[in-house]
Amino acid sequence: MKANLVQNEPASLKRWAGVGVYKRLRNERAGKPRFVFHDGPPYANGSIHLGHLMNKCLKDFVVRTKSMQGLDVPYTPGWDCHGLPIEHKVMLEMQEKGKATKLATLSDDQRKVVVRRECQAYAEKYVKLHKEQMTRLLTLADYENPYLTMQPAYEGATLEVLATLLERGLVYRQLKPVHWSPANETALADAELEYEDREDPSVYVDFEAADAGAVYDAFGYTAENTESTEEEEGEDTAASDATASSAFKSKAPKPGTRPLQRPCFMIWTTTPWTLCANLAIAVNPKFEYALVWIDGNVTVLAADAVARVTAKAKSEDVVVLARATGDRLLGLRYKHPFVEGVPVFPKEAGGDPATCYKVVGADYVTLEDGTGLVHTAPGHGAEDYQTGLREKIPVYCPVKENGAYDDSVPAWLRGMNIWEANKSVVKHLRDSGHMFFDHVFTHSYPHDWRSKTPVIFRCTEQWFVDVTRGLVDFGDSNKFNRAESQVSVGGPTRVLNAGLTVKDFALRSIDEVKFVPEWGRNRMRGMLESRPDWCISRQRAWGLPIPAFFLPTGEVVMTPASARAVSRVFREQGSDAWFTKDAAELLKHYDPAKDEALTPSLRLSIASSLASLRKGNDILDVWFESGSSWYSCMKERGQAFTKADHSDAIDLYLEGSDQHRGWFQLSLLPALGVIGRPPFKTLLTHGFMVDRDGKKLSKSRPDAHRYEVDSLCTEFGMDVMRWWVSSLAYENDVKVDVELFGLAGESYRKVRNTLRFMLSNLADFSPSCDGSEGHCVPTNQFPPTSLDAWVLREFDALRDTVVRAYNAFDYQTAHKALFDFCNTTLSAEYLAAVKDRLYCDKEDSQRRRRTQTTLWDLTDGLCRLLAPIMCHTADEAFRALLKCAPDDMKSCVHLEEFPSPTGVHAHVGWNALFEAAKAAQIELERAKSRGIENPLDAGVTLPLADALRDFDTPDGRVELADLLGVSRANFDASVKSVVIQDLRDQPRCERSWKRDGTVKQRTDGGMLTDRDAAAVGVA
RNA sequence: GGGCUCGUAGCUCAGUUGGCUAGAGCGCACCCCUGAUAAGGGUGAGGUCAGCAGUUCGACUCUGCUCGGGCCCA
Repeated sequence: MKANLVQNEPASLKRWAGVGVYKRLRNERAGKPRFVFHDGPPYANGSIHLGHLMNKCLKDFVVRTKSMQGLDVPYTPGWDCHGLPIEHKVMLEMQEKGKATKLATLSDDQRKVVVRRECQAYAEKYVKLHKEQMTRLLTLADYENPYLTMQPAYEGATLEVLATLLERGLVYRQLKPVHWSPANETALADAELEYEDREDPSVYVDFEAADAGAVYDAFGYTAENTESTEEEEGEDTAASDATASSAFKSKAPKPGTRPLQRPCFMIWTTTPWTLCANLAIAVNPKFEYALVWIDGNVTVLAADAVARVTAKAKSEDVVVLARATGDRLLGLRYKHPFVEGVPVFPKEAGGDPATCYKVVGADYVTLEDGTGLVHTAPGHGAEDYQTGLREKIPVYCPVKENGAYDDSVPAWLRGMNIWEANKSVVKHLRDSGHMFFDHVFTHSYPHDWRSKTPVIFRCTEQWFVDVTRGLVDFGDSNKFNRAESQVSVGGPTRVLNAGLTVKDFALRSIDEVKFVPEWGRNRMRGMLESRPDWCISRQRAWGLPIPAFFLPTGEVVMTPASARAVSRVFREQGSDAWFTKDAAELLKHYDPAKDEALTPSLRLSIASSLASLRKGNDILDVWFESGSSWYSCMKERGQAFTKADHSDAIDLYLEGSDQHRGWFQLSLLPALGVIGRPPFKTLLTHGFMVDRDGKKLSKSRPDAHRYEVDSLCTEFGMDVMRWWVSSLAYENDVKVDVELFGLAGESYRKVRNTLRFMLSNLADFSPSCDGSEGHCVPTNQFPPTSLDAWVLREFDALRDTVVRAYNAFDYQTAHKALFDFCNTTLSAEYLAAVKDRLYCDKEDSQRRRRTQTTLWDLTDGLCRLLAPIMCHTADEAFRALLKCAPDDMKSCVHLEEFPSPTGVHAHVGWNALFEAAKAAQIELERAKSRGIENPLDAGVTLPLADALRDFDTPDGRVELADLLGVSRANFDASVKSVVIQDLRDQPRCERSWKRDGTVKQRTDGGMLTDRDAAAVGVA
């Protein structure tokens, strides 16, 4: 057994490939209870990094530990292949290669097909690279048969999930503001956003009231108290100021006097470009608002915002004239600062144009920022949109896909890019006197994670999964486990048909899921509570098309049956068919005449001409694809999800804690919609890698190359890295540093050296218990007071600890127990004690063979317990133990199971003996100052406690002497504490170096103890 | 700004329902061994338990705030 992991690990890999470990395990475990673990698909790009390494090693620990408990543990690795990151990269590459211009000459479908071919090749390349790298991590998985989200069968299955959700009425299409990337011209998922600081204009804008009188009425003025024109010069107010002996003369009208000015509503925004889509101002009905005189203007502001806003603008003459609660302001109308009349809204905007430009109520209005009056553009904000729906305000979005205005805006803005428009709008507002105050404002703002450009809220027609509104209903013609769904959802404790939204359902269902660590439950609950409907459509080429068709009239057709029909085509031909086939071919398995989801008129018009249908341009959010993997991968491969008690759900998902919002949640939602239950039983999360200062790992760190998988394998060996991963408190952040790998290497070597020492002492030993063939001493013949019985009892305890820790996914505890056992129990205690008998007892003596039997059991057991973690080293040691020839393909520790307890009985006095030995050790240390530096120069006498009486035999005294490393030991009831004898004047055995009192000159002239003389056969 | 989470010796971590002088391993220092030797054994020195305040007879443990990280959001 050699140390060189760098050379030998690849040899192990080759051997395992030859053995076909994964396949053989499947065969041998067939029919055993299953443990089903489902791999979350990493994205198929880049090289795998430390984050992958920890994730994949932890997963491998699960697979191997469960497998070594005799369970059947199938494990299918997967990759997430579609999506913007690959498409983005491919587009850049095509541009660099000058293919972009050629692309532009193609039709839309042709262009997408070309791009998709490139994307597929790209994804395949990285899947292959990842497979190789993950294999190099020594992980055990069905790498020959992985799941890829771009496989035709996977694509078809994913559309079946969509079809079932359609059946449940949980999918809808609607104009709605979504995060939109103008740079990539697509809607973005929450997960595709990054928040970065950005500078924007912060503007306080005055919107003139349409009816001044109504505003003054709202603030309690009466018409009689209107300020007279003469008074405007301020004679009265000047007088009152004088009486107040103020140096400053406010020009504000005196209290109760109604000013002549037309009042304004002051709003605040950091997106001036959205002002042309402003259709309402929102106030909080509960807040107090003030009518304020500010340097000659009369403005409405939240009372609590007056000081802050006017101080910021350095206003001089600020007087609160009157106050009113927000509900008094509702319905007041205003004039848009630069849009004349009402814009011409497109049909799909809906709403009633007559509702525009008035003050509405909204409880999300706060006083932390701004003026307490919120600029509301239903086409450009989530909350604005909700308010708009309630108030029947049109959903108006004058911004095109590319971030430029359309023609519905004032002429001076038409065609302008919105970021440019920010400046123009600010200038326009200043010039027209509507700008109260503006400044540059730095805030955290969402950016497109690929292009790193800012995103906007933009209203577009998108597909949604209904999480928050429609009720889950399993009473319909569900094609998938219909009966079982009803069983599982209709029971007395789980009333799912009684008006639960998917979100409510999700919140309830996570109570049935086990979370490791437990706080994951709260975290996920919090995330679910704030979850909006799920926008599942994207406007790109590289993805799974949403099988929607449009009639020439603009009506959309996507029914459960039509989606299933397309699904069949995708299963047969892959989703490229969407771009290469026409509607009639894609719907060849579809009979609209029999589709009850269609209205009778639609049934007729579609049946008459399938060819007139236009294919939709949307693809699915990649999260929908990976979130369907419980079905598209696991159901496809035999996971049933049919038992009412959920015992056939997937046992475990294990990912980083970011997946509470990502894959875990987005797997839960479709599964609840389709099968009415979570797809998983346990969710286990790990933390993230941070640097030695606890900061986020930077990809640009100067020593980044040392953290690449290849160089880690070369520098440390994978078994060391795996040993390191097993040592981590992975549920929290994990500090990473090359130095730490070095330390893991040190402790790895300790374990390896222990195994190596034991193996080297088994060279002349055959394990068979058949007296003629092998040398085993049956363990039931072990004296309870022997070191061998003691160490096997310790090993049984270790086995329990380790297996229990493995079952709890607590690899750190297993790691620590294994290390402590090798380092302390074996290396410092047992092995140090039995060295003498291994070296000096007669080769075939009962005592030596008994110890070798023990060594064999220990080595075998340790190899098995270590196998899930250091899978190369354990297998190498295991094969060395069995004295396997290099070409032996049969023996492999990874086909074995954990050891059974040895059940050896050890004397109850061992603990007391160790206590006594500890005291002796201290005395021996003290004796060094008296010149007894080598323990073999010492003898020890221990007080004879009752618990130790059974050890007071010739054999027992030798066990004690060997444990202490001294030449002789004995017990004496008459001494109170440890006594050390100086034996330096006694003869020393030249073979065993012991001064045990039997040393004398033998017939061959050598100085030997009785034992050694017998061993070499002299008298 | 919000939700969840972490902060114990130089390093990695334990510390059970609040209760003896806060533990382990590594590393370090010193010593032994030289038949596990690019090994092995022994001994020892290291901590205002992030900070502040509170509850309590008693707080590393409970509560609040502050500081510094992480993930996910806004």
